[in-house]
Amino acid sequence: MRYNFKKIEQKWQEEWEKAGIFHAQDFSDKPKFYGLVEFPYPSGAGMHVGHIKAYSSIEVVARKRRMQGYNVLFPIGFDAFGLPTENYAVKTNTHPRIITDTNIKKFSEQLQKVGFSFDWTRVVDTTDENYYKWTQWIFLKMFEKGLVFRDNALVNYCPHCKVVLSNEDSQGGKCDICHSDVIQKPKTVWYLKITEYADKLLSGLKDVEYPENVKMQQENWIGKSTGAFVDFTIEGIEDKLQIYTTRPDTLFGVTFMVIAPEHPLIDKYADRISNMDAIENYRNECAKKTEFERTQLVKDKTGVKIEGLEAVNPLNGKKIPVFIADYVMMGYGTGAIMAVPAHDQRDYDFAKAFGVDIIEVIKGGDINVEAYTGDGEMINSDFLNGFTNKKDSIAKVIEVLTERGIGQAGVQFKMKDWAFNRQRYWGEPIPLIHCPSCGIVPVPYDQLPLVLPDVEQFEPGEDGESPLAKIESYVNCKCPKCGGDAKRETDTMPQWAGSSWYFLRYIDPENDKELASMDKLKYWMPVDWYNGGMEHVTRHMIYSRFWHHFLYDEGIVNTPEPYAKRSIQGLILGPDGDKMSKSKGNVVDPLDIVEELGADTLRVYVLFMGDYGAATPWNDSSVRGCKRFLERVASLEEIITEGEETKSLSAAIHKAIKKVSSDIEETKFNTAIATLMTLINTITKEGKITKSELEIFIKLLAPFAPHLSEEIWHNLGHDDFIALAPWPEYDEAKMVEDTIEVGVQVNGKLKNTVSIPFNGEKDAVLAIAKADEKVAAALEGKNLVKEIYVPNKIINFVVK
RNA sequence: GCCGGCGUGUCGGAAUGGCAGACGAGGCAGACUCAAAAUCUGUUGUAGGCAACUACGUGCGGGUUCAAGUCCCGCCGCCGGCACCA
Repeated sequence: MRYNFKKIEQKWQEEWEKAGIFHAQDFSDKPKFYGLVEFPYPSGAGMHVGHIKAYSSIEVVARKRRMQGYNVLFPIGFDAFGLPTENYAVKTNTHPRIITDTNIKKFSEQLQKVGFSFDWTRVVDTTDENYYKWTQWIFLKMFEKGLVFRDNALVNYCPHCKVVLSNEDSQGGKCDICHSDVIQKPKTVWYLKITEYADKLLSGLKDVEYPENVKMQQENWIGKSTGAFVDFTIEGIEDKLQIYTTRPDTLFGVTFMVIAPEHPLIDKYADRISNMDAIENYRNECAKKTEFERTQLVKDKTGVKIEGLEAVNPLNGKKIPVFIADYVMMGYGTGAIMAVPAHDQRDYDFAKAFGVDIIEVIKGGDINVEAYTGDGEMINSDFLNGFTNKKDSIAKVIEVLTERGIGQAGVQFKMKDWAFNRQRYWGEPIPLIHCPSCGIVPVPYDQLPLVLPDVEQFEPGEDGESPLAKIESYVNCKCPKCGGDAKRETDTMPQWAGSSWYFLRYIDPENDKELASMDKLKYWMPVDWYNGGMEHVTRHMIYSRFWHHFLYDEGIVNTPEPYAKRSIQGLILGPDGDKMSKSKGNVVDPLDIVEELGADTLRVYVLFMGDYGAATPWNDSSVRGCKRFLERVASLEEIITEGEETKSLSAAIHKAIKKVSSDIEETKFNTAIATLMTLINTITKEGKITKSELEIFIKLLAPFAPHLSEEIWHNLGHDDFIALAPWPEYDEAKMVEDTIEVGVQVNGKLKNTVSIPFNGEKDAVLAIAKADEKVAAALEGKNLVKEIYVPNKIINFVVK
């Protein structure tokens, strides 16, 4: 058969669509499989080869599952709210709705040309009001449960995009969208209390199958630490100064206290402080420092001693000075620390710079040189003296602190609450109302969706004001509670809102009564396998797990964890080995490949190019290698034989069934395809293949190159679809060959290979090996000490 | 600093402790062709040798083992995450 990929691909895409074979069946008796890929942001640039690689993994699994008799849900949708569309809208003065619709259409056509077996009847668009109605609904549920709060805080603000950013969107002090420097700006913003779910997000990781590094990243991000809260008294003041420490065992080594520049204690007792001027100066300097300065100048400890406030060590009554310094953050712990310079390097550096005492309480280091953070015998520590184990001393001191009512065990998380707002147009309106007499009042559930008003101008307001604030007809409303004049919240939700629950909507996309019916959720959830990028591990993955845990607690979904299994695809780099980018001109357009070499070739190549999880450069000639492979497959029909199967080819085929089947499950797509290539080399050498053997071969290939496989399947006389044909089973008995080649070593060095009977007896096999000329020569005149035979693997003679 | 991961030909990459380099690309040689492309065949870790063959070879140095890319100890280098987190 001549390989006319264009004709074949178009034909089968139409046939599949006509037959609707990829539509998931709710409540089917078959076992279910829910495969999920991260839905795309429909940018104007269209699809990237990265999308193809990201979707191809679950695509292969989904196709295999259908052949294995599963009822498969493999949906697709569009995460369409967000800045790029809005920026483009501003630039071209086109409504983002129009841009979004155009882009979604383009993406859909492109995806269909690659032949992905998505269920196109369940497409979800986060910007559709029937979708974001439920995003708003979940938000109101959270509001109802006290998980939404407003706080005047220092926020990450991007002066270029004019928006407040979450910590996740401003990692490294750079705006995630435009990469300019983020500044700290005071603003009253909305937060979601994700920290309330920190423990659940952490412990939930035990019940899911994520790659180790993914779990590790989430654990780091959540950043749980265990320690103790301790109350220090301040001379002459009622208020206690509470600190958090992971090393309460070093309490007797405390020689000073440090509080964050923003700590409220300062303003509260300003009248007792004699050097307020110096302190104000220092605070102003700190506020001016950028994130960059704050992290780059780590070594130089700065601070000011607070004259007029003196703390008392609650265990020994010693009076100690209190400083403000910016190496203590208001956002972590209590914003105050006890400083133990002998056993903490930062405190040590500070003590050296400010001439504070250093008291050693753990033996083992040299505190004249640096802080000692290791284990050792406790000294200078009253009831702790003589303890040698950190764990024991911590337990003891917490016991004493608790007894005396001056402290208790506690935990802290690095994870911050989620700044849940954008001062932009193209996002879900936050359904809250500011009433002068009732305060914050939620929009009643029956008034959802709160629809984004139509506007002419999409520019963000100056100073972080939302464009919605300019629309009086939107802003002015009646309070749902008292009926008086009130104003709507004008911030919109962040990009990550819509994607935090989209996988639930695929299950019941048309439901206008609930976000999805419990019966359907119970049938489909959890997602069996979710593939996506590493960049979403600490944002989208954490956020959506948080929402899902919340919905579980509310009885709206049936599982605490949304994703049973997660895999990660590595980047496709440009042919030059650099990250693909327009400016470098090294971008490969997947549609060009589909046009020139075909969708099947593209699909095979992105999975064959390397380890699925690793970043791999694109290589044009390797792509053509995949095309050559498919051309050879297309020509197999010419060597079909009516004759008997040969035992060696049959063994190769059954080994391939086993290998391809397991490789797909382990995301080892590259070796699965290599196995098929090896097999076709074997077939070509054999020069003939039976019809039933060829059927097995193309079934194994079908998930990777579905169009070509479908075409050959029909040429072989089938009227049904190979996409639904049963996946081949391997037969261990048929994998056995009469003879097998094994290496023969002498003292671990390979001398030759010999052909031995499969599973041969030790004595017989060793006799064959010894009879080999080269082996015999190597053994000649030597004293044979040991003979090792690992069946079907290796023979090793140890000689002296 | 803490936590992970990785290091194999010219390149992408294979190898449940058991023949290192599967498979693909690239190179070289040949066939076909007026020629080129495409296709097909052979060959391709390094060094020495006409050859049979020999020695060496998975970042470096040790170790365990009949046998180490794989396990252990100590380094070096690269990548990723967290980070003045108390």
